[in-house]
Amino acid sequence: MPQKKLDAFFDTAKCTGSNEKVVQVPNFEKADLKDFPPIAPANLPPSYFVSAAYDGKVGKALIKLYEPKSGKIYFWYDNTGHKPYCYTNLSPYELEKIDRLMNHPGFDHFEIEEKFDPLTDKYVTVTKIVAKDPLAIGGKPKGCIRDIIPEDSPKVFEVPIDPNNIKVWESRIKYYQSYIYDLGLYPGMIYEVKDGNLVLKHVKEAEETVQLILKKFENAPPEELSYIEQWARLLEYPAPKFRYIAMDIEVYSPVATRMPDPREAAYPIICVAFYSSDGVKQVFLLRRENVEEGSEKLPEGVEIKYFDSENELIKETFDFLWRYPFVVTFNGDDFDFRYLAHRARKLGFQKDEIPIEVGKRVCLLKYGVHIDLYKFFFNRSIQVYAFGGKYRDVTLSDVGKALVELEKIALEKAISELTYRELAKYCFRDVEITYKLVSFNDELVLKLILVLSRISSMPMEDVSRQGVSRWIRNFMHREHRRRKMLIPNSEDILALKGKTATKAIIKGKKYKGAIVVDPVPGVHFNVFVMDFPSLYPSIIKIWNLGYQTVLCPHFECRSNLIPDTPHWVCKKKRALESLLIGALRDLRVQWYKPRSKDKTLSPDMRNWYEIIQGALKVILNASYGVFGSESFDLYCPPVAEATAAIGRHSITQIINKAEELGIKVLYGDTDSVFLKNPSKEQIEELEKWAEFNLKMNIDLDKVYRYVVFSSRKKNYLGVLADGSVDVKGLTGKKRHMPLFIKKAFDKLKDRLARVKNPAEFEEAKRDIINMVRECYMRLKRREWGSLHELAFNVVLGEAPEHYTKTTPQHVKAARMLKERGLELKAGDLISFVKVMNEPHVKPVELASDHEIDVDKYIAYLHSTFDQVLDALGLDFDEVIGLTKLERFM
DNA sequence: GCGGACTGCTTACCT
DNA sequence: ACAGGTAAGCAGTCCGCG
Repeated sequence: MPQKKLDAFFDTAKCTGSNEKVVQVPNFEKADLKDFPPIAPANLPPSYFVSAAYDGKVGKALIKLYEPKSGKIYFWYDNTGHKPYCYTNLSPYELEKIDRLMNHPGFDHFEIEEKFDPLTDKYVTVTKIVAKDPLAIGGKPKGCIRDIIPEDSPKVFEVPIDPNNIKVWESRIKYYQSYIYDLGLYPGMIYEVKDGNLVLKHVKEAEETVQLILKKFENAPPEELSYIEQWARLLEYPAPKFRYIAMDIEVYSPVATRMPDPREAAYPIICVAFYSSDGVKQVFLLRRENVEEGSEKLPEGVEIKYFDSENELIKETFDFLWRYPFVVTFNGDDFDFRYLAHRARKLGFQKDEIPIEVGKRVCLLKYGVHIDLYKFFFNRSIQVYAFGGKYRDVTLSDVGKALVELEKIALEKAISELTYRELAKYCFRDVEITYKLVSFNDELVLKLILVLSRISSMPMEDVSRQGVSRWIRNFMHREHRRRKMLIPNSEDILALKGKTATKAIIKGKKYKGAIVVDPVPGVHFNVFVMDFPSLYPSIIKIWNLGYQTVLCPHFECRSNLIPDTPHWVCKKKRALESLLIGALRDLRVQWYKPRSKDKTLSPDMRNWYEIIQGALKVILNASYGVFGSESFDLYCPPVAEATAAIGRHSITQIINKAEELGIKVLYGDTDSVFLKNPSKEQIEELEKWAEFNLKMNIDLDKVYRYVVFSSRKKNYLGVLADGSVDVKGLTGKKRHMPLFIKKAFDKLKDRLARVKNPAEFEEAKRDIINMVRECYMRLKRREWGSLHELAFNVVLGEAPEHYTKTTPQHVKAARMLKERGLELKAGDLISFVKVMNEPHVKPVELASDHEIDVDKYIAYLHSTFDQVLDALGLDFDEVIGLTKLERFM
């Protein structure tokens, strides 16, 4: 949906990107607790479903609606009498004998229900145990209904029942999720309240686009089409203009290197900064003794307010948190919000004066939605697939630098020693980065979260904090409920479908994965890379893979074997995974990807489509892996194994066919093949063959002017037509390598980029020889500028004391730092250099030039360059001018 | 007591 | 808390060596 149309629909502020700000007069009225909760009026204009919760005080599900015109949140409480429940295969007659159940204060009543059991492919009659509140089903570890049933039933019946046959289903689903599924609600979508009822808003333009999409897919079977329609509607509906505020706090600490513990909240909050989408740029400072004003200049428009009392400072901070529909922090769950809440309690605030709901791992807001960017950017799938690995460390500074070109202010003093203005400037910069991480690229982050919320049927808070396996689980759950299917227990899937049958190449892995073809070493010109777009999701769709269909119970299907495995797949019924993931894949490949690149569309519209296709990419990339992950609720190893096996089958077939057509295959990995100088006809032939025989498309991904292969897999350098260079897996680009070597490697890369044809290679080779020599001589002459140029940068996988099997070098360095009182934990980056004396490593900070072990660095230079030099027919030792004899010595 | 062959551990990368 | 496959370097172990 184009932004223009969105604005017309909502008549909201113009939304053209982060540079053009719509400045409104901030609304500084004090939050009034009497207005809480903000119950939706009987008729509420179009609003976005942004969050859901269970309100224990009222005993009802609660939906938070964001009304973009007023920029306010409204609460809508359930008016259907929906209650929490779980299922069991025991009859009410049997259940009535369980005293602890019947006497449970939360027990309400039984209902009999027909459900479809996907594991047995049969309809079953189950008892729905309805409770008065969600805690009764699965609250405390002891004494809740889901535990009472398996614990007590064997004791209760005269005829003993096999405890393995006592089943409880769906008792671990969060109540508000259950509510969302049962009422057919779609988080992230637009609703109105009409006469007190929650009604989905119909947006004409979006519906028209949905029809357009359906037309594009008119040849798909009806079953697939209905899923395409469902997804398309969720994805085409517009996004609002968000009203949000970013917040950051600083706390006094007597020990400079130590972060104050948010649970103790022992020290005063000395600074709080805000930055909002409607023009607030505010810093609160606490007056303290012996602190100087300072003369630092703050960015324009920043207002500073001093407080003599911490209580007042916190109260005004809370005023913001009671008023904004979206509050953004960086690590607010574990620090800012937790500290604020505990500190406020300590200073005498009443619970209902505090706008924060403190949980075990999260801190939510009573009024609006708290987005903790740290959690969101930490998500590996988001990091890798949504942001293309642009940031590496999940710190405010690194993410800020990579995405919005803003870094934290480096401090030379401890926080507690800063002047007021230094502190204000520092804190404001943090909040500015936090704000911009949300505002950049037309509020991409919030829109991405909104889209993911729609796909997964999860509140925005949850979707921004949880991993991709939860997102996939939840849309699967939604579909089970919609189709009145029993959601199977993980252990039942595993027991029935069993483990895997293939042997992994890597020790300790569960099954065999993808194929990597040995590359043909050397330099190859005019290389075509062809691949299967979204290979694994395609396989899941085409081969009808899912936990129900792989190793299904039907005898007739047993002949429908999956290549290279003993598994078979169902011929009678479509798997949910196949339909849901298949539809998402088709939409991404055939609609969203092309649309995001379509120059005839407005930039706003392309941007929106880019966000959607990015969200789909994240989900699709994980959609196969989750089935092989024990933490996934529908864990089913044979499904993952079958997917990988068919992948191997597909690439092998393509390679065979290519060779049959007389095309030289240079390399291949998982879903791609590198073809040497193929003709147009050969390519067309191959495409047609794949389409007809594998029922899969194979696409031309890119054409390299030339590629350099060594004999190593997952290692190559390719130069594209425009002179840009792809470097894959080569040591010279790995992040732990010293800058000195990386720079040398980059020069090599730049030189190679300029080579256009085989003739130009000779000249390039001479230049490369000189480059390598020069680099070698600089090391020999010990000319490297700063020691940091020589530092290896390796991440600690665990806390330094946690390594028991071996002590890798970076751990040795880390321990040396630890002895000097530095706190180090998993995830920290250790910078160390190689030195002459035992133990041959030293943290950069502790090392000096003269102790550097130059030969070690030359060895690294050697191995780094070898990966490319081999292929060029050059030899490192000869290049640096060593004779064969010298080398021997 | 020492060096070489070997395995295992660890990190970073590819798809 | 998505998967498996590959490269590289180092730590640690075992064995032979009269």
